[in-house]
Amino acid sequence: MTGIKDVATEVGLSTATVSRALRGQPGVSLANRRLVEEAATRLGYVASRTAAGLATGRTRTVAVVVPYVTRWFFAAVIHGAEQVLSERGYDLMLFNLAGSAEARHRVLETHQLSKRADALMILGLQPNEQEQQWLTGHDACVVLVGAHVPLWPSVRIDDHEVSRTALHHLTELGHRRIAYVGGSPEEALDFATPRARHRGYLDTVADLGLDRDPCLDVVGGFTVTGGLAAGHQLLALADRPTAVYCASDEMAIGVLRAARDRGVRVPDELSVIGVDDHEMAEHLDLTTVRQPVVEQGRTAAQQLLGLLDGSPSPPAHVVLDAELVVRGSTGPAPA
Amino acid sequence: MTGIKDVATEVGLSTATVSRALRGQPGVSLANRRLVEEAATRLGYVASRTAAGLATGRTRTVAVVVPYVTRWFFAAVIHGAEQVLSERGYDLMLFNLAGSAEARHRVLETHQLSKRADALMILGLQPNEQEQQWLTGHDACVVLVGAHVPLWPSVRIDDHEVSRTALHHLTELGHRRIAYVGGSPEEALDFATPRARHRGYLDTVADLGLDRDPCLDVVGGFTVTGGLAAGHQLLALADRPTAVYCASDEMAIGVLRAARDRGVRVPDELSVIGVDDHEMAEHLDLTTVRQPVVEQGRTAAQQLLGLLDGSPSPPAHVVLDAELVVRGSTGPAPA
DNA sequence: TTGAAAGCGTTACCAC
DNA sequence: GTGGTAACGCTTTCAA
Repeated sequence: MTGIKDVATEVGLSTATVSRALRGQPGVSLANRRLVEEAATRLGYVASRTAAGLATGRTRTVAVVVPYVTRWFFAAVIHGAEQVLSERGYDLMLFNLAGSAEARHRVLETHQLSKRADALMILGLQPNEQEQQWLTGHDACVVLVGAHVPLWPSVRIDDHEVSRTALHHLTELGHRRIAYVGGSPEEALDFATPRARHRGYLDTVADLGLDRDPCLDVVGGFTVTGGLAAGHQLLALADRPTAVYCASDEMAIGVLRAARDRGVRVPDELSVIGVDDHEMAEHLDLTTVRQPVVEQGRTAAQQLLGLLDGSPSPPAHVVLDAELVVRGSTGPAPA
Repeated sequence: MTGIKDVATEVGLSTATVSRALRGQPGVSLANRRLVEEAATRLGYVASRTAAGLATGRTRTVAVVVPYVTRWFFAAVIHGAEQVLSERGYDLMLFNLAGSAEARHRVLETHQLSKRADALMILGLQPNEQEQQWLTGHDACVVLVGAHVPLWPSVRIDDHEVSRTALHHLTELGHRRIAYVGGSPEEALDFATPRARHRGYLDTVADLGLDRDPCLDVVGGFTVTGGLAAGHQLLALADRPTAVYCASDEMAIGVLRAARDRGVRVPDELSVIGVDDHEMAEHLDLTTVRQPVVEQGRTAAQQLLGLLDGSPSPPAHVVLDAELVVRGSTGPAPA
């Protein structure tokens, strides 16, 4: 493995100069700079991150903590983050909680992370008081996606508003009896999003004076399978809803399938709306509230880089816009 | 940040003993070992990976190179790999090519990786001669998922056989005119899988003496949208196929939609089969050839750990089984 | 503009 | 069993 010394002897300069030259620092003559660069590429030299990290105290690595890598939304956020991080020469270290509270604890409340990464990007999770304290005890910068605490910058959409948008679309179509399919309160991990969307549903139902029936408020676990079960539950009701608002497209897809299973026509007998604009939504003709996904990852990464560059600005809380996308799964309420 | 010295002074021992104790190495009295462990957790000490890396020459990090994080298959493989790596105390560094040949070059043909990770796990890609040479020039261990070269261990399914399985299922149902929807030869990245599945299709068509018509061999780009276009293309044919074999479930879902768009009944008028058993396949009632996905990630990670532990066994080429899952999208050929 | 040398926080070798 | 101490491969300070 060729080291900085090899380059130095090759060009007959000191390692100090080589180091400076290679990192574009001032104080190297143009001639020597060129010389060093040429030699470095010729020898295939790349500075050891480990050694550089020890010397500088910075790892040029960002830790990304994700509840489930396999969920489309999170994968897309990672994709966005990776784009801007790699562009700026940062590595991305992935910590997948896979839905485990134990893993969450291990990752978030151990000094591990702060010694491995310069910054921490947390997706979807709502850090509790204890976690916040723990993480601030260390020097790493933190950015949140899909959650919000005053302490750190964040990127998200207005989930309360998302629910409002969805429900307004349905009421404009004449629906009054609208069900909600969301997460469950006793999730292993604490997510901000399901709570906010649920609140938004309840508030809007109250505001618009819609049918208020606990039977219409069911759990779908943010998966297709969960949505399927929820759909069956709702469609088995004596007094069926005419529309279902699902807090995610995956669950909406499950509800669509439940409707198909039972021969309930969509949208004639039942309207279904989701959230996300999952890649499948278009193909299943699902009306949804689209959120910018990759963009959230990109924005969060940019915030992180801003912090790392030492911009001493107060934590920015970016709220991106979500947008109603009307497709064929919603229609006028049956007479 | 508390360092090893802090722990050492705390317990009145040398850093050498503390280091040994904390890593479970022999040569520390039981009493002192306990003492050190207690002090370390009390002080919240965790060894700096950077420093340890410099000293040992090993980073305890595995680089995972993935063509597209957002594709369900790759995300699931990552999930599997992460499970076993984190269990063994390894970090996972993610390199997402996002379909870019430039990124592939940058990642695979730079000394970058070998200085950052102990091992390299490459998903989906077929390393060419040059890349193989480049990577062997460095010390990192390499494992492939979904591809095969003699040089390194690999985990995959038999893609040729997958095609055979799918086509046999269709011919048993009486189909003779079977279309293929696959990748395109001029992909930016070189994948092993599409090639093998295509070969399998061609070979099986020949073996079974099925209709051989270039019009039936179309490109779907491994996306739903691509599959949709491919489906329309096939269904517009004067002499339509009675069945379509898609090299991925995503494309099959696109074909299903094309059929729906055109009022072609599935499976009465058209049978559709995919590969993967994508999470959506069940919900769309899609017949498919299921491959173990998370399992491939887990297996690959285990191979990697084996190599890192220095087991000098020859490269193992694990081929996992794929299995036909019959659902409602395939049926008897129309008379 | 350049170089010598002192860190950076561990691990590992070698004495004791 | 234990403790000095020399690496590890860079970056950075300080002098020249």
